[in-house]
Amino acid sequence: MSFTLATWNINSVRLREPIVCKLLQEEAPDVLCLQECKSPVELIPMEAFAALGYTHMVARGQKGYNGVAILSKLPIKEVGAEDFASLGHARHIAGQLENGVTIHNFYVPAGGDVPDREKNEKFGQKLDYLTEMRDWFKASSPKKSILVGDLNIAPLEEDVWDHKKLLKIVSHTPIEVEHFNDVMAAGDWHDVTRADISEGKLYSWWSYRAKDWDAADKGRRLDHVWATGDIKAAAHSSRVLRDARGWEKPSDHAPVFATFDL
DNA sequence: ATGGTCGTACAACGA
Repeated sequence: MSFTLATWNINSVRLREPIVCKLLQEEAPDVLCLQECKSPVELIPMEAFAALGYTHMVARGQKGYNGVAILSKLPIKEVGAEDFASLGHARHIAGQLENGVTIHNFYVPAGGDVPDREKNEKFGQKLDYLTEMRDWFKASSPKKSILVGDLNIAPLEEDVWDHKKLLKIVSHTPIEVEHFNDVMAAGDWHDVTRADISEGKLYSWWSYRAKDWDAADKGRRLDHVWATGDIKAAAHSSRVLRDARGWEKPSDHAPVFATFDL
């Protein structure tokens, strides 16, 4: 069995219903993981997605902020939703497909502007969130699992437009990358995207503030697809749909895809 | 060094 999965920070699922439908129609992933839905679950426009064949959904939501959802053509059952760092935020949902594969969908806290937990509570919350992810995966030893989402960290030099300029910018600081790598090691997670596309700059996010995001190309790879060691060899055909950043009323993130033969 | 743009929801706040 083969299935294609995509992850996309949509920055309001209700405002961007048209481009979610565009993606589902044109790219037709079997599973689409969304972050920053900014909507209570009951107000997610499920009927529009169901009409395109995405009749299954697991989700967590809250009014105005955060929110994660997994839309699927394949049956999926919810197998958990954690509140790491006890923030009371809708930042995680886990679902399981009928082939036994578990999908974790995460929206990790952005962490504010100042990379110092003494001066910026949000930065501390981000690090604490990652530490609790690490401990949770260490304790649960995930198998046959995929982890996707907006992790709000670009770990590699080639994941940002200028490594040296971004070393003190939240999302690319050494302490964040260390926490990121600790989560990976604790769960036996492997970076599917970089296994497929090992060379060169690769981004999934471009700020709204740039005059011309495409020409300036000051991007970061904040959105990730990971797999546990037992299924990492099944992954292939990773790509970032950069075009979607230029669609009508775009999200500031582009979708990241991977296919699994299992 | 600063300011630049979005979404939510109607004033800031978060990103």
